Amino acid sequence: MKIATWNVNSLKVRLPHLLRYLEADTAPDILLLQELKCQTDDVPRADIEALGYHVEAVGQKTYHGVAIISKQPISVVLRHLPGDETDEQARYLEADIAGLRVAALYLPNGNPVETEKYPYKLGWMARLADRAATLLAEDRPFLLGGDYNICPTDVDLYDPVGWRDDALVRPESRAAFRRLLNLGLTEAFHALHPHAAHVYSFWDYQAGAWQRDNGLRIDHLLLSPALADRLEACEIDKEPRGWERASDHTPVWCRLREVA
DNA sequence: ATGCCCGGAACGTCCGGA
Repeated sequence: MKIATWNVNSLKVRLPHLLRYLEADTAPDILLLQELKCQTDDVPRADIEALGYHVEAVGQKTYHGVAIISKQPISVVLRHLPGDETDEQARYLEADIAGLRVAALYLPNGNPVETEKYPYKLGWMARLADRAATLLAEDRPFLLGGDYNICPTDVDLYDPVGWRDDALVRPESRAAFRRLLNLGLTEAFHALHPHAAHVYSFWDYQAGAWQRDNGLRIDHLLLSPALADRLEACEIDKEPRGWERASDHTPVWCRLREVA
């Protein structure tokens, strides 16, 4: 079972890339998408279904939007992260697939930190921790994957000093991410590559960041204990970031051992 | 310095069809 996450930065613009990714013989069984930047009804589901995948999405006009694409049927559990009924941003989709609970999430960026955007980010992370605690208490195998907009440590970005005060790096942001892990979740890439440094999943469009490898590692796959026991591989696939008219993010994937 | 690039929305212009 291969599960991937990819912030496509506009599903409409990136549809050819998505189809190319899904057509490859290395295609994932489950793909979590972020930043659809389109309404739910405008998701090009027929193009995706034609490749043998199921699609579920929660979108909105212009901003955000997440989706789950799967070879096996998807049973949606939640279309919003619980804990704030006034939050209408399309950032969370949780579903059951083949006995597995999976969530696609697009965690708020949080910049600029002196605005209400930063407390919104931290509040969203607290709600995510509450949700993870609930899933852990239910003792079910689950994966929370997506664009976390968090560089967990200083080796996860090219210029820690320059970015010190950024919402992706600040101590409060990292502490909130650690609280999530400390509930008992395993960040897949770090678990299998504990000494990896300067391996990224995002490169800004500006200032030749991709060419200079000035990146950030902000896309993560978090596993429940039962799934962490099944983790056999996790990699960042840099290839799609090099394609023409690429997203600024590239896919991160993991492979889970099949259970007997 | 705070843009650099890119996307969408809105708008403007051009083009093809009627």
